[in-house]
Amino acid sequence: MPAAKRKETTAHVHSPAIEDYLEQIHNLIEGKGYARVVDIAKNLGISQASVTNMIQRLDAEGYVVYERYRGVIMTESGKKIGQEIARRHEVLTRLLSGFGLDPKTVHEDVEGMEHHISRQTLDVLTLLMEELEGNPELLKKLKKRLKSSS
Amino acid sequence: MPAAKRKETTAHVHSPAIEDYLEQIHNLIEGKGYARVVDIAKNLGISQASVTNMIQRLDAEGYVVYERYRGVIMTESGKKIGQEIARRHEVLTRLLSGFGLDPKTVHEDVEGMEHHISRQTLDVLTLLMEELEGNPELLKKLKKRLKSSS
DNA sequence: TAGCAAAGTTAGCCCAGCCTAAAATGTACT
DNA sequence: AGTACATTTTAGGCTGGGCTAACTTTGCTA
Repeated sequence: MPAAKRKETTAHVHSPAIEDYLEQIHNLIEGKGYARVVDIAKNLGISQASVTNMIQRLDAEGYVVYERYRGVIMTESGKKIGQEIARRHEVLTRLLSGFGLDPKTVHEDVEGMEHHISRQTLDVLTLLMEELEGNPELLKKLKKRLKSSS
Repeated sequence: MPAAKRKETTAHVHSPAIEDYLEQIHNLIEGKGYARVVDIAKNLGISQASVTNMIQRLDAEGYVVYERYRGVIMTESGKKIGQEIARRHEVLTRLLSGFGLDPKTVHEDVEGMEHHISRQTLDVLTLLMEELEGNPELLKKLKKRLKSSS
């Protein structure tokens, strides 16, 4: 078995770390029009040096275009991933927040889970989110049950 | 900031890798009464050498008791974690499987997500699972909507 | 009971991703 | 233009968790 359990299907696979960076860069560009190393570092809670390092890899792998001391811009493939992760983030957050969970806990869980969700699972979660947002009766019933079990 | 964003609350935190091992050891012991290195390695898709290595760490950190060339047994703290992860695994699996997702996809997603779920989130997911299992009407409605969106 | 296959272990290695310290570059103000 | 401060980059290092190859131990069976 060359390289433990081949990824036979999807070709390009990227690590959670790469997804985190692309998500963050995407968010910053959406929000302020540009993404600086210092902000990426702050948002991810890591050092600026680490960010510079990874940005060079992201460039080498074609996710961003990077020029020394200037900013980064995202390529199409980078944007695609960044948006995808941001979408998962939003769906998970809305689903869990609907139940009134502590925002910090929601955030931590979402950060962890968002890298491990296939399209199919995302569809299911989206569906649940929509149903609960559109069906206050049901949500209320479940929240009550939730409270009584804690 | 010593060690990037302190874990101020929960003291003992263990890595996803450790959780995987403990879950697997727990499952094997439940199923066949003992856990051999070769089986753990097979189930996790990694080499036996890596397993031996990690088992020594698990012993050092008090999750299992290990004796050279003999098996491992789990300590209370190890059992606790193993059971906890197995529980998360089961809840996630039942929830997603209920929607008829491809079992392989379910398994992959669950393997990834199960390490990032707080107690609160687990409670929510459990609730959803129970509601859907006990409310076939609702499940049916959602599955239909799911199909039409794919 | 001797030998052999299977299981377990050790040694040495590698890579992803993080870190700190120090150097380089950019920017803003006088 | 010069200088101070912020930002970015480089260099060097560390740890977790994996690998292969070579060895040891166990346990079954002839």
